[in-house]
Amino acid sequence: MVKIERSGEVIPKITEVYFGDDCEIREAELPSLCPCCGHNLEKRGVDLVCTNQDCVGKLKVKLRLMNSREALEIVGLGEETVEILVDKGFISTLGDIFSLKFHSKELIELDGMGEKSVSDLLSNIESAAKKDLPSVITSLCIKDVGPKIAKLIAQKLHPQGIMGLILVPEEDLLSIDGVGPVISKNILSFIHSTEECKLLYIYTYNGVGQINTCKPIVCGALNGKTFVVTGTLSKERKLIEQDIVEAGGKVSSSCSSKTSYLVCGDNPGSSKVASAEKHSISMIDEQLLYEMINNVHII
DNA sequence: GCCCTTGTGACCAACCTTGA
DNA sequence: TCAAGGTTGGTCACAAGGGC
Repeated sequence: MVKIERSGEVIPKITEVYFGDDCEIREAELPSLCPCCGHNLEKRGVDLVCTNQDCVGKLKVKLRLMNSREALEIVGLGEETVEILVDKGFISTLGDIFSLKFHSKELIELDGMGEKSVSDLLSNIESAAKKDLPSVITSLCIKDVGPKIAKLIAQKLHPQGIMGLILVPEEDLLSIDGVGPVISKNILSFIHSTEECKLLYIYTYNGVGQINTCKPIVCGALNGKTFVVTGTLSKERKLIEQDIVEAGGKVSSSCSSKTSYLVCGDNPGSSKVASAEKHSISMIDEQLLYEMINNVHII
C-alpha cells in the first residue's frame, strides 16, 4: 500500500510505502537510475531527468511530440510503431525517420506492418516537407515551444525558412508577444547545441520547412477580438482557427474575461460553455463567425 | 470479424508571460 | 511582487481503419 499526493505535475507523488500486514511506514525512495537506459537521473525542479543524451526513452517521447497533429503529423508513425522502429534500431535520432525509405523491405517484415502500412508511412514522411513552418518548428521539440509560440516565431522569421532560426537574434525573440527570457533561453540553447542543430540540417536536406508562407500579423475584420472554439464544426478545427487568425483575430484555448466570442459547434465542451457564461462571453455559431470574417455581420 | 493502433476533441493543472 | 491570462502537454473516451 502506498500514500500518494499531488506533486508539482499531475502525476501523483508516492510519499510513503506501507509493507506487510502491520503496514509499517517507510520513506519512499526516488529512483536514481533511468528505467530506460540505466543512466543517472538528475532532479530538475519537479522532474527527474535522465542525463544520457542518447536515452531511448527520451527519443521515443520526442518522436511522439514530433509526430503530433500540431507538428509533422506523420500518419502511421504512432506510439507502437515508434516503439518497434526504435527497438529494432531503425531510428536512433529524430532525423532517422527520413532514412526509413532505404529500409522499406525490412519494414514490411516487421510484426503488424504490411505492405500498405509501410507504403503509407513512407509517403506520409515524404509529405512532411509540405508542412507549414509553425508545424515544423513545433516538431523540433524545443521546451515550452508549442504550436502557438511556433506560429509567432514563424511570423517573425518571415520570409525565411527553418534555417532562419539559427540567425535570429535574442532581441528579436524577446520582442515577440508571448516569448519571455525563459522561452528565449530554451530556443537559444537548442540552436547552440550541435546535436539538436543537426536536425535543422536534416530537415533542410529533405526539403522540410524551407518555405515560410506564414504571413506577418494583419489587420482584418476580426482585429482585436479573441476567440475560443468548442465542439465539432463543419471542417477541421485548425482550419477554422487559421481563418480567424488570417482575419486578424486571436485564438485562445480557454475562456477568460478577455475572450470576445466562444464559437460553438455540435457537442460543445460543458466547461467552456460554463466559463463563457461566467464571463458573459457571447456564444456564436460557425455561420455567424464567417459572416463576421466576411464583414457581412457588424461586430 | 475481431483486435489493435491511431486520430480527434475535451478537460485539467502547471507554469510562463504580462501588466498593474 | 503578485494575480490573471494564456499555452503546454498529459490523459481519457470514442470512432475509424488496417492487419491478421
